[in-house]
Amino acid sequence: MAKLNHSKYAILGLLSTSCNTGYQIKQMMDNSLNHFWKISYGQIYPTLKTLVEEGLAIVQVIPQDGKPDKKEYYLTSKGEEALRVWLSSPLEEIPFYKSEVLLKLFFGRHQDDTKTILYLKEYLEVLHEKLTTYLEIENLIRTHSQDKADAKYWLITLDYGKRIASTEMEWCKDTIKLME
Amino acid sequence: MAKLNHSKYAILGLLSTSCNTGYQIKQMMDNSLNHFWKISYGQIYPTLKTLVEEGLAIVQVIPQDGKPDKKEYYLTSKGEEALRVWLSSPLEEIPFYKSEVLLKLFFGRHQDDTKTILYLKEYLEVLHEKLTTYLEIENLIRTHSQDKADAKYWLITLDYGKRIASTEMEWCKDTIKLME
DNA sequence: CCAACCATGTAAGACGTTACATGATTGT
DNA sequence: ACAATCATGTAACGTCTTACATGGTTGG
Repeated sequence: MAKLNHSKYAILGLLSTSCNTGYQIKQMMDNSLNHFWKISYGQIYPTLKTLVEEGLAIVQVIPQDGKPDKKEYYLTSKGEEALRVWLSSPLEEIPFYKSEVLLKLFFGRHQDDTKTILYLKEYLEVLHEKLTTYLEIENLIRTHSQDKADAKYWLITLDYGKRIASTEMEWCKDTIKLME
Repeated sequence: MAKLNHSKYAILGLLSTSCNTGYQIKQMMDNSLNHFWKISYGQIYPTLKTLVEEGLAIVQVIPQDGKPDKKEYYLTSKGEEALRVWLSSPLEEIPFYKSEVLLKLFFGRHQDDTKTILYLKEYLEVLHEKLTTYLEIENLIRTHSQDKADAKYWLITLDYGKRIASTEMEWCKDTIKLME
């Protein structure tokens, strides 16, 4: 089987929510999928084009003045089918976590612990902001999309993000204590 | 400042441990850095070459029969300095987690929960094996490298891996319960 | 007045994997 | 016999980011 391009399916999936333009897809990615998937405009726009070429989506051009024409994309039934096939296909990639923080820590003996502690504290702040953002998004979903069929699944991925961020914060604090 | 290539520094760093061949670097990556960094041979061998060209390492060719010549690489003082500079330079990349599992879960409403539960269970097993591997490595370090200056830092990154894997397992179990 | 938001898109290049090529030795 | 381990390397390809190009509207 040809290699699956998961980002293509991420975009296909977002078209099934109320995201219908490249811009909206990017927004959603940055706000709600950011803790487990990322995509740049450089990938989104070309992918939307191929999605149409493959008959998985259709475009509707909406003229605007002052701004570039808005292009709204909608899944075709073939597109919906492709999404379901991808969803039910077996997991291929083991989730992967990539961390410059841990990489630098691993080689920590070449550096003063005081410096290492500094970037652990920096990271701790980043984590704190992350967690705050998750809680805000959670509130948004609970108040505005409670009824949506998607909400249940979105809250589950958020729950994941919250738990991981909390665990990371504890590890940071304990590691800082250990090194001081 | 030119963009930093962290994988280059990962290799540079590993040369400062007792990993001196491309093969050993790959082993170490797969065993001990696997939960926060990954590199393939296709990157390792060319990078080792450029490291020598840049004067950050030297090679020593050791003829072997039956096998290709073994090439042992050693950091130069310029290489050690480069490693320290990189270590003390500010964090650039926010750690990133990429997960096909969560991506598929996010679009869960297009699929039967029974199928979703199946891949959560599959993932739970993967996590269990991961955790077991971490515990084995921890024992190895505690028994064989306790005295090494590196051990302290290695155990800290391992601790991170263990905590995250445990948290993920709990999330998996709770999510399965929730969906059943 | 300036920043942020809206809105699309491309080209160049960085980063990383996979498949291929080669082949002896050691353990089961 | 067969798989795994040791050991190096390249070419093709896939994936993804960055920088650039364009420019009006809205809110502080």
